[in-house]
Amino acid sequence: MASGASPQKQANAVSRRARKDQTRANLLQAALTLMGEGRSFTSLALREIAREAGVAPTAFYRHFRNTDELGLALVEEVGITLRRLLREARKMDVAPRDMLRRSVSVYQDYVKLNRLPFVFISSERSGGSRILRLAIRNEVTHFTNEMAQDFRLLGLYPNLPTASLQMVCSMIVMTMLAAATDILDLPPDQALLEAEMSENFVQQLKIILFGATHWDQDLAALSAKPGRKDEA
Amino acid sequence: MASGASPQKQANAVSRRARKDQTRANLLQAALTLMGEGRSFTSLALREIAREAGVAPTAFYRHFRNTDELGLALVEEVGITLRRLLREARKMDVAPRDMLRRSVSVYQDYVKLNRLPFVFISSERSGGSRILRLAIRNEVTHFTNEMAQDFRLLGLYPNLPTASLQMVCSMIVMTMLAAATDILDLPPDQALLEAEMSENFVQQLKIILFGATHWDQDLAALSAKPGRKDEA
DNA sequence: ACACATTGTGTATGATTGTTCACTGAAAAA
DNA sequence: TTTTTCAGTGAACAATCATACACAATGTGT
Repeated sequence: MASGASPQKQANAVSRRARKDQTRANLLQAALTLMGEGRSFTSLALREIAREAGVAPTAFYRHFRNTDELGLALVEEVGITLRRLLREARKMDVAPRDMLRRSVSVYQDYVKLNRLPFVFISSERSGGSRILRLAIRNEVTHFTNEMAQDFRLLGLYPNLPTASLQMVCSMIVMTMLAAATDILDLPPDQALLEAEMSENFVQQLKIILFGATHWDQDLAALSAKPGRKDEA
Repeated sequence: MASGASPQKQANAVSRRARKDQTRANLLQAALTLMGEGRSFTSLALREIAREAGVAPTAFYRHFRNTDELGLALVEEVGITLRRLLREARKMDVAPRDMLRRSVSVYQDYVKLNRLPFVFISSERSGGSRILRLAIRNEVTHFTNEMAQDFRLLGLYPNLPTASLQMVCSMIVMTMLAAATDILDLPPDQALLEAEMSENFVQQLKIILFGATHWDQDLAALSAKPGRKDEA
């Protein structure tokens, strides 16, 4: 019995801490759920979140000082969701036939599977709370940088300068997030609309990647006169 | 005096109707102002808007059934702002040297000059209220279509199929709106940051327009294997 | 085994919310 | 001139809000 000095310091420390973590998770999930029902974060009331989570309003303060702090915790959570997306993308075979279309399909499934986190990202990325907005943009920037790094490691676009690669990736991410809001607003059982949307999504990415491929070609000529191929 | 049967039907009818229109405008402006201070639309309280507008809460009901209706009126107003932007863009000389950069500069000024409407568009385009979100996306779609039509009339990208032209324009608009949120969040007196942002903006547009110019070239090849220029 | 620490509850309070109602005063219509 | 219309007011209502405090219950460390 009295063998170790302080036994079970973390070994069996599941009960109380785990319960606390659970209600904390419930609070976070409750906030996400409410936003999934078409509410903006800044319109969420503390009592409302607590009610949805099934705890007394005052229990909220055991976990967060105020709703803003909960919002930042939510940002961290969606950051994890984004990182997981990248990890799954890395598992994909590099350059099989029709890879772009397949990536788009995987992404669409991922968004639909993680509906609430993407609703949160979409609506609060340009949303009311400045603190939240900047925090989310920070996560998105990290996501973009990791994507650029993956491109480098995969040997894609080896001729592209790093700064340009980052810019290309930021365009891809911008397109992905724009597509996410479309996916989220898509009424279910509208296969035709969804197919149209996917096709648009694919073509947009094609344009961006086309630009990345021919980066050094004659992009500079565009600022002079777009549309006419001849002329000095 | 008693010359016409019903005189002053519209001639001097400024007093009452004009006053009503004024307080209505005050309510709309009040809502925009509050959102400019970092609040989402769904978090705005009716009494709060009325207070900011300098009228009694009950006066609100003389103009709107509820806050949602005011939101839709706001969407109409920002639609006008977008149309005005297009009208000013049409006044620009076609194809002077460095036109793209100049367009970007004009757009930046326009966003800064119409801060509140763009804050509204940015935050509510993917925001909480579904009704508002769809209404704004509708306005943005109109804006995109008009832009595509202008491209046609100007003879830009004559070889591009209409559907593709619309897609390109939607990418341009997407980029513009993403840039708008950057512009709005930019701290003042940060010329360096602003210049970097502009440069990014310009390059993103270059990529899109480059894709539009070489649309028929070999975009299809991308889906096979991006990055390697050789190989079958 | 026992004292402590901590998570969650219940109650209370003052402020603010949306909405109703009867009203006022001045512009418009007669 | 007289009457009507109507934008805006102010008081009242029940509901909800954020937050504070004392308290209960229970796992944890000694």
